[in-house]
Amino acid sequence: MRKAARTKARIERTALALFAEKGVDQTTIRDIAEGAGIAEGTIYRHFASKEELIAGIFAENYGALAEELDSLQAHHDGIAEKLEAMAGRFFALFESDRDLFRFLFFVQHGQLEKLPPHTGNVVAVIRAALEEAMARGEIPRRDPDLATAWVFGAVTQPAVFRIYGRIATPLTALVRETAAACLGLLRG
Amino acid sequence: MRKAARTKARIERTALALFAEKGVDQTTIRDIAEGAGIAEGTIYRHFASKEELIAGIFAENYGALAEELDSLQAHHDGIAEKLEAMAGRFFALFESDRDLFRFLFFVQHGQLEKLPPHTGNVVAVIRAALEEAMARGEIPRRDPDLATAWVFGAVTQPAVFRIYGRIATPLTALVRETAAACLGLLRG
Amino acid sequence: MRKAARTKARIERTALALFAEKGVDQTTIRDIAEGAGIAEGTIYRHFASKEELIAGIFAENYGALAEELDSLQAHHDGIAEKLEAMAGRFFALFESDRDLFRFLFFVQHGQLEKLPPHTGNVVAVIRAALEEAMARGEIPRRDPDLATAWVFGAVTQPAVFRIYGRIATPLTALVRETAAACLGLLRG
Amino acid sequence: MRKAARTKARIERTALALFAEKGVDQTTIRDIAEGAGIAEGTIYRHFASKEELIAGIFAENYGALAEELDSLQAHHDGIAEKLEAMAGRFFALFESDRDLFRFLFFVQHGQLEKLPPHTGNVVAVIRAALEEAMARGEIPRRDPDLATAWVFGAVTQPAVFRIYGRIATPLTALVRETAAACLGLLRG
DNA sequence: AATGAATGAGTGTTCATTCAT
DNA sequence: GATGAATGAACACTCATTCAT
Repeated sequence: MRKAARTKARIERTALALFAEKGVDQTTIRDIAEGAGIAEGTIYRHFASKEELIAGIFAENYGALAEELDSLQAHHDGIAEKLEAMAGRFFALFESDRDLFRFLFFVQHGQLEKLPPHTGNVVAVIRAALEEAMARGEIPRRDPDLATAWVFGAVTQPAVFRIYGRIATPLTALVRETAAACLGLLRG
Repeated sequence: MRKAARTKARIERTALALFAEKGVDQTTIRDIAEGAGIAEGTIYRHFASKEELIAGIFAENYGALAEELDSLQAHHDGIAEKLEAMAGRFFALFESDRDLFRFLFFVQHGQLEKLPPHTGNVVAVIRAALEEAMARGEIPRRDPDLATAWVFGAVTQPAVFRIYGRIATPLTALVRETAAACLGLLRG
Repeated sequence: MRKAARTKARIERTALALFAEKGVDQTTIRDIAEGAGIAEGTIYRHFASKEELIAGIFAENYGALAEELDSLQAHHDGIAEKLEAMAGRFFALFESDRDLFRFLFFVQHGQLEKLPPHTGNVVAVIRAALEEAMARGEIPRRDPDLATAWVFGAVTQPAVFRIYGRIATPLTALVRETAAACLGLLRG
Repeated sequence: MRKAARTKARIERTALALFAEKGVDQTTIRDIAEGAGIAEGTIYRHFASKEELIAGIFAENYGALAEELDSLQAHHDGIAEKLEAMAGRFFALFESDRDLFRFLFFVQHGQLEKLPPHTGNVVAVIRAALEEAMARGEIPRRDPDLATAWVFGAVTQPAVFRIYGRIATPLTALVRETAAACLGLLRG
């Protein structure tokens, strides 16, 4: 009973690492099986298909992160604090589980489009926080989607640079600076 | 002679469109041949392999864009003007050739890593401009790579949102606003 | 002990139904296990292999039917009565256990060839009856195998038609008519 | 151009032989490719799938045979002549192309059900001839489907016996006798 | 220069079978 | 006696690539 759950977890972990490293298409079921030290057929006892394995990993983690970010921003007052809290969580995830971060935000493989419409959505959480800040007059009014794009881009891109080796500092050390930059951005 | 060049161009165009739409891995040589109205074998008269077709399209366009951006920023004074000029070119490319933009910045498929080290590099151009602005005291000093990441992310992400339909306004109408936001970001 | 026998019977019944419905190759061990409400591994406590399960069901039923038909014809005088008795049993089996009938005569899956040479054989029973009738002068002399083929075909095919829905009348209501037709056929 | 057609024909021939010998499910694409002396992938240049290969062979031959039988019976007067003509064609096909015969009538693999409803149908041709004979008073009136089953069975089963080696005489030598037997059967 | 036919290694997936618990 | 987890060979099918014409 326990054993099955452990095997399933090992499959997910191995798959995540390979997906992050080579992308979904370049990762074969055989790769995953070898990496997890099991037979190919075993994967299909735990996931109905490769597609479902991908979707499963995505759904499990993406929704949870969105909710976490949402509760995080809800527990902070003022857009400055909210941004810092969210960026902090974001960067912490990157440093603690880079594979997952890469999979969720760079590999994805079209999972975002498959998400049920009312599922917690990371981008939607940021957007809501910004809209609220505009309503409260904390930041100037403007198209909330454009503003969200800016912020999301400015927070996401350092992770890309870190993956490519262009940034050597752990992102966790760059949270405050980045959040402040976003604030400057929004005040334009 | 002319005919051969025209065929090659048609292959590149078709490939670009398909790469942008479905990604490189999901696009088969057959897809491209069908789209271009030629036989599969014909593609191999113009490109030695699929990999070379991808690399060819990337190299041809990425370097040119980088040089263009570089000369653009060189012809402008002050980081504000430089940013606006570069963002303008960026967004103009997106709106005039979305397939190419998507391919260069979102599909890529690891071409960036293959780029010969001294090739014109879009990110390097931005970085240089920012570094110079810091040296001149136009913006506060900080890690130029982190600052580049912010700016690059804030300019790139609106394109993603536009692809996903989250932004309906043509990006060309958002150049000034976005450049201003980047300035705010850098002054943070 | 009782329980084991009941499990085994349930496996056989479920297998029979699935074999009749989809054929042997299209029926998986998992299908059978699910249908019988047991685990896949359990089937191998009762049968050494899928092949043996198939062979077991066949052998158990085919031989018994052959013997039954034989004793049936032995207890009747005259080819007319014998034919009617045998056709009656045949059609009764079809209507009372269509799955078994289909399996024995249409699915089979090459079990016939595996039958030990001296086993009771349905076709051999008919053939013997016909040969005896020829010897007695009840019907004209001719190649007994050809005659057997005719009769066997004329009795078997109505079952096929019934399965396909081309015949709606229960075969049990068509025994006399069919036996008479066979007689006409033999006197032809 | 010619070459492709020849390859396709070789695939069909090889497949037919293997289907007749081992059944559709037991015949792999590799088997067919090996038998035809080509690569596996080549089969998919000529048929979209295994299923389509099966359906293609069936449709091409079954409809043609049905039409042939129909025109044959139309050119003969009286049910006796019609039966003999049809049985003659049937048995001739068996002896000249046993693989095709086996595939069409014993392997089939559910192709019959897929046939478009108004396609020429072998059984329907026989049925129509019998119904007409009943209308003309050549044979007693009775359920035409039952009568069709008898006749079809009596003509089909000798082929089975011949395959199994129970009948050694070429069926072409048994046409007249079998047709006469069918007549006796119908007159009951 | 272009084609179309062929290739075969590799892919996701299935399934009869084994075995520790 | 029964289970559920695991296996791995085999399957249908794909696709980048080659090459004679």
